[in-house]
Amino acid sequence: MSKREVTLSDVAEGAGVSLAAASRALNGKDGVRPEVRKHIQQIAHELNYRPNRAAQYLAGGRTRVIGLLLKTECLHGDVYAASLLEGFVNNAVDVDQSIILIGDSQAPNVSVRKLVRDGIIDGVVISAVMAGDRWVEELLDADFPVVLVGLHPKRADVCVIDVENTHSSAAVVGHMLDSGCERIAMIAGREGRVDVQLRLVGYQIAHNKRGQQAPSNIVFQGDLSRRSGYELAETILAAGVDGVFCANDEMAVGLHIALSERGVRVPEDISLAGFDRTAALQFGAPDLTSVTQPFGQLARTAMASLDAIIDGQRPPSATITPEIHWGNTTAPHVDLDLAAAGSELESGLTDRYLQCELGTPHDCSP
Amino acid sequence: MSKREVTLSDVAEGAGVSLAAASRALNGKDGVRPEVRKHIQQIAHELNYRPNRAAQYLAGGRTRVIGLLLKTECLHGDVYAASLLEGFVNNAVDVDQSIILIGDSQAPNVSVRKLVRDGIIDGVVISAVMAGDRWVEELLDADFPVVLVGLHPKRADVCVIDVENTHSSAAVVGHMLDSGCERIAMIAGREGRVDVQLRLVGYQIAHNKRGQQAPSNIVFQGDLSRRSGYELAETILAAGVDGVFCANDEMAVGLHIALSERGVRVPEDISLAGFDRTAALQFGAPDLTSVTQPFGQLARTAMASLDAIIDGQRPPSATITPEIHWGNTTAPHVDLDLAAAGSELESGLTDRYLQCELGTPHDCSP
DNA sequence: ATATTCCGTGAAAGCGTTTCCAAACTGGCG
DNA sequence: CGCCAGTTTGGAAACGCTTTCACGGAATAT
Repeated sequence: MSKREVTLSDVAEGAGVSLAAASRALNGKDGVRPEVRKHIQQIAHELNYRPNRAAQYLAGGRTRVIGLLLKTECLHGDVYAASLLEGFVNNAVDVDQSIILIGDSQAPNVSVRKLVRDGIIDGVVISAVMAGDRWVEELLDADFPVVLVGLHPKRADVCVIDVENTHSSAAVVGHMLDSGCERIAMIAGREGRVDVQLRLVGYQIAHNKRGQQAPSNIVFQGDLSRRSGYELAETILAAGVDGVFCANDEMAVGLHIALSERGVRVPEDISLAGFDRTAALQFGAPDLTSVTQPFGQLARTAMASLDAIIDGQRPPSATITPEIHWGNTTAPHVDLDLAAAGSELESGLTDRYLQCELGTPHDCSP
Repeated sequence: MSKREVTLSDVAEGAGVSLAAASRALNGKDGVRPEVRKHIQQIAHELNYRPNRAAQYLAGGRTRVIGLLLKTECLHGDVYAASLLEGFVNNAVDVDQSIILIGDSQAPNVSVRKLVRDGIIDGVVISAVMAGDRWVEELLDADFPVVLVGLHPKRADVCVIDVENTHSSAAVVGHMLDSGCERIAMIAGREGRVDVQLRLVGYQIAHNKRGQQAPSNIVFQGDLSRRSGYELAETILAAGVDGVFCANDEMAVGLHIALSERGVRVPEDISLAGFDRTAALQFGAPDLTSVTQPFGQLARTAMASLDAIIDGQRPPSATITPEIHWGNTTAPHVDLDLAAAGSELESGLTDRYLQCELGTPHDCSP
């Protein structure tokens, strides 16, 4: 930070070795005696040497900067996006990464390409809030390192990091059923978001596991926004349900607002559950029963996978098993073992649902 | 994005000129005939050439990446931080900048230095949510380009971009007084945040301009969080006030929640106003009367100033005059001309207040 | 003893730019 | 027609790093 940065040759000179040796020593490459390496590291430390990323990159390395692509409009209001972002920023330091935020705003698509062309980022993480997967296609076609968080693409060769949607949703809905709900509505998410659609599959599985036909006429289509939950209140109340499972917390909160405006009590009159556990982050929001998105873990896993991809490997997609937070918006619960609940389900059943979840939710009869 | 990037020598070769000429032509330096320049640009465009930022930087230029420093915990829940961030991300593309997000989380202070040492960022924007100004000091001492948004440092040689706090607050409070409020409380922000303290000065000025002594016993200390607004409700109601001006929207929303839980109506029983206009971004929040933070403009100005600083100039601090949104939480208003209102105030008066606002709010009697 | 490996080492070639400098032009003027 | 000032031009060095490659010396094998 002083006038003149400490450079590698300063270190080399200080240690009385050549540039090459210094580079090798500091990068853990072999071809340098342990004692010499030790000495070089010592000098580097004394001099407070930091490699220049730009130079490293230019010499064929990486910048250790990755892009995080999300809809800018999601940054405020959408607590999910902000929390995900927080997960990345919080964990980036540990893995020595820097995060460049890329919005989709003004110049749709142009900024990613620009950054990629600029050569400043090594790879990009695409968040599920980026509904369209044009970016995915383009970046993958260009063979650029990409990891998806939540967003399930049409192509199979992409690394996707996501929370387990199906079984955890089934566990929540199952609990609602077990504790007395007889008619549970669902506010599903946007079509086209496979991850969110899986939560509907979970809703259906929970019913089926209990020998019930999952109702399809009380599955409503939201758009994941708080407003859409709010606006569905009338319809849902008219349907005479005693429980609602929302595909995310935002909609659940919106619905909760609408319900209290109408004097409907939660959970006495109606049970309410959500997904993401983002409501918990907002003071004044209800203590929702909700599947907890482990944002930190998601971010760490995504960065690790992206790191591997940049290294030329092909890490597998990962599914992270979430905790379920049992809030005060559903009837008191008996503790469920989520893992056990999951293993009970024949995977064949899940697959059958997975096939249909790409159609409209309402067609999903088993 | 293809296997091999288009490089400057490709362009030079394609245009039949030397590297030097190509570089000059593309960078608008003179020393190249207009027609040749035109031709080179043409070729560059055809080849879809993008300069490599890392190389540009290494050759003595810039990366056009700047850091945005904020408390990571502020990202969720604190709509102000998210909106500011959004302002930057939205406008970065236009000025060909990239934004690296720097949290203060794990390694306080280490990540900024790291980035700076890495040579990957040209400068940093420090947001007001970074309460401590240790970063400012360190970065400035190291002669690193820094711009502050909202955060007023102790040293005078720093470029600060902020919204006009004092007079706009005075306008809001003045309107409340003019429309019948006789006893207006204020929830002030954290001590140490000069920008927020100026809103208290505005509160006082509004009273003084009307020949009243600004009450000091109903100025309460919040911490800018929604919770702190919520928790002050009891105290404020006990004080028998008919209006409350909050130093930010978060506290106003918290207070609003508490008030409605107690059946106190806004604005019938009590007038309520805030600052930032971030509540407007959240569905279900009250339509607060609030001074609007022009996040986009703030971001653009900050980036422009930082750009100048990186170029070695010394741009002045800037104060942006905000609009005031008259919501439904205060009594109907007569339109005020904010500019006129501001110019009415003798600057001597402001100065007098400015001197004391660095002490505790309660000492500020005129 | 010499011949063969092996390993540690440093010189040097890049990576894609910018920029300095000298060379090669152009034109205008004597 | 020749000379100088002024403008265009391209060669080459520099930025900080990684990496290849050839060299030398030590250790092993013959």
